[in-house]
Amino acid sequence: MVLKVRKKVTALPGCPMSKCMDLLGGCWTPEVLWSLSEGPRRFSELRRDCPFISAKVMTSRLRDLEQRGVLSRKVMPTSPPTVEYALTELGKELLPAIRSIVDVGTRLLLRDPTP
Amino acid sequence: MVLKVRKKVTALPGCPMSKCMDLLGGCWTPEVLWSLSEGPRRFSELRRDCPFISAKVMTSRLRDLEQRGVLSRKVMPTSPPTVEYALTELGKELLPAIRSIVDVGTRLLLRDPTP
DNA sequence: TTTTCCAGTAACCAGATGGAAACTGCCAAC
DNA sequence: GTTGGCAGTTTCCATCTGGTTACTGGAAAA
Repeated sequence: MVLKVRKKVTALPGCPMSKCMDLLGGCWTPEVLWSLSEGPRRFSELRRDCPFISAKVMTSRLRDLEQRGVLSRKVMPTSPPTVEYALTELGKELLPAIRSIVDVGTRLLLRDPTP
Repeated sequence: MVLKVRKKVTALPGCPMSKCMDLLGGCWTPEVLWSLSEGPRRFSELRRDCPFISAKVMTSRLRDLEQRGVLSRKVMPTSPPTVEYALTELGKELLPAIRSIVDVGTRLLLRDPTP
């Protein structure tokens, strides 16, 4: 499941869908947010949650989302250093949309169990 | 708002999000479905609804969605011929997710009215 | 002492795909 | 007779962007 967003196109002014997709769009973004919906997670945990996302993309997705204020990144002073990602308030606003997508997907799987 | 899907990656077996995004993903797909949510529309109407979508992409998106069973395409025997697109039952199943995205976007616009 | 884990980063490649612009055929209206 | 609308199609181009592989450096476990 790959979802991309082109960076040069910003949200259409005043368009709700655009506003939301500007944060949700981007390859694997929904998966990452879904993983974080249960609570904070570390980088390696996210990687294990979504083994199909390469490290490079995972990193860039997390950086994007951090910059847009959707999630926070906290480096713990441990050794080896661990990093904790968590949804911000803004990020939590996105959850209803994510849940709805998952709900619809679940219903689709019930009606047609092929992959 | 640009949303892409790579065709070579199919839905992850048994993953609800994947199953749903497989249909929702693709550049401008949510916009097209949103336009159709009120009822059937003709090609030129869709083009006017979403002037930022090029004819080429609009066509390919409609063909994709038709092939996936999300919408139906009916050529009316008029001259010049008109073509009517409408959501199928499957397509209507997607609407809750679309609505949810729009809802979240609306809420985001309220909290931060910048484009 | 070698391996593993942590959280990445850098370099390079290939393919997908959206954008722009031009063109189609047919009919109706002006 | 030419303009306009319908519903596209075709071509070419640029670029975006994700995948893969290799590498980092320190600490702890084997």
